[in-house]
Amino acid sequence: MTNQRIIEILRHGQPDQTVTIQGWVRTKRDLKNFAFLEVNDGSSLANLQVILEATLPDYETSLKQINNGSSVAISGVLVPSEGKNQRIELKAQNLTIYGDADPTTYPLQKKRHSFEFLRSISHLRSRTNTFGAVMRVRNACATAIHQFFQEKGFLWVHTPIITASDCEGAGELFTVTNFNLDKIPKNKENKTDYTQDFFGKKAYLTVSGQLQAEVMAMAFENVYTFGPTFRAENSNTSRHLAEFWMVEPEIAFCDLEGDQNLAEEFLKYIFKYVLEKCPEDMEFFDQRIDNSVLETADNIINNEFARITYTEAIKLLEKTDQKFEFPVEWGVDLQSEHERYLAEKLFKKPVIVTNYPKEIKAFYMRLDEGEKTVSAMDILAPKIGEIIGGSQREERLDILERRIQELNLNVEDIWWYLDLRKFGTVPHAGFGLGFERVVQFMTGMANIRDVIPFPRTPLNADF
RNA sequence: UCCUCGGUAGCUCAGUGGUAGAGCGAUCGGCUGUUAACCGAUUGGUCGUAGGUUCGAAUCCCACCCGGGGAGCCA
Repeated sequence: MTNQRIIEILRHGQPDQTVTIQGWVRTKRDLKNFAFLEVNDGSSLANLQVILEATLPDYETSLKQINNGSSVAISGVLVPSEGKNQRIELKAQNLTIYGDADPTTYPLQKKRHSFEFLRSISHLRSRTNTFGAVMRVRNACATAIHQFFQEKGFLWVHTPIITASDCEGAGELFTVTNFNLDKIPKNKENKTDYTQDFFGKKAYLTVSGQLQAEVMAMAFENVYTFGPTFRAENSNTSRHLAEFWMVEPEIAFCDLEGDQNLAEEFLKYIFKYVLEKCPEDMEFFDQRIDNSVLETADNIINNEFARITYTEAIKLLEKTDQKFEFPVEWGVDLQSEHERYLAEKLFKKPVIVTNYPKEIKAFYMRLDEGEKTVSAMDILAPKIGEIIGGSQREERLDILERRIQELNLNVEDIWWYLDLRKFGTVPHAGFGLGFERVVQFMTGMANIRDVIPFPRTPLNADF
């Protein structure tokens, strides 16, 4: 007897094979002399249909216990299906019920549920078709990311989750402390005395591993991080989480063009990989969630991304008849509506916008000739907006110091970052990719909270 | 945080001043190699919370809580 995953049985199972499956009952259709079950074990979108005949021992009582949500082990023989919708099915010989699920209280019904409702039962929603598909695609996506970088000889580096520098430059930080918050130590000025805190100074959850990734790139040439990131912004949108996963490659001896090339190759690679590994799930998204999913994937894989400079983007936006709520003018940051116009209407594919005005970008981005712009790049995807943000980094110590001064940043915490420019500095570049945004983009899921198992957003940290 | 829409049965929603409705689900029965099974019956409610107006409030007013969409911030 072999204990198999349902996906293997559906793909390769042959008649007369004896198998045992374990999983959760998705639906039961009971007839007079026998019953159909559909069992799912998370390995695939499709369920395995099981035939329970009335001749089974304890048929009546067992059947009563088996409902949507029950957990079972079933062994039996595979037979060709007499029905239309499946190639093969399992004729049960032995049935174990691990746990029943009271149909009067089990929240998942045999019908379509709204994503809002499913969010309120995050501990059960993975048992639905959509979330099963999302989590399998998410997994394939993560695997593809590692595989891509590993094939290219990138070192996966683990950057800290706790950081003491607040000038990483990306939004609000969560404070990390082990103070008794009802009795916070005060100094002579009656302010919080952080010297008594765990790290002897203010500490935060990281908003980016980039600065540390740069450190590692200055020893290993090509590295990447892939880990959780935290932003304490009070953001309530379909594309923001307080806790999300980010991928940040950092490449030594690389300029902005190399950075763009890598990012584009990277996105193409993971789309291709996921299509290959999760064809049924992707088909499901295309049919049930967003009917442009497969077209989009095809578009990504087979077309070159558009590449324009910020200055060109502004010209294009000024030229169009499209009305914008926010006026366009060289120097302003691109608004969501502008990004969407470029990616969705004008190019209908990802657009890489480069060389933004230095005033609207971070201090570490390399200053271009003429000192008006920096070597930044954003990849704008249809529907999602900014999916990747990157830049060539400023490797020249004097200019970096000048930029830090101009922006009035506190250098004390990142003296080590400046040291990299003192000792064997090299041109280098990198980018950050919001992992959930990629999964969103790939699956067509409208809300980012539905592509992570346990979303953290303002006022929401249950489960 | 701002703008906007919403919160009524387990779920999805209708109900705009006069005793609370439907579909689905669930329960019971029937029937059929079924597959979002089908047919019949039954079951179902502190109308988000707390005030107020009114003879009377799901409905009108105020405050608050929560959710969706959009914006900002960003990945």
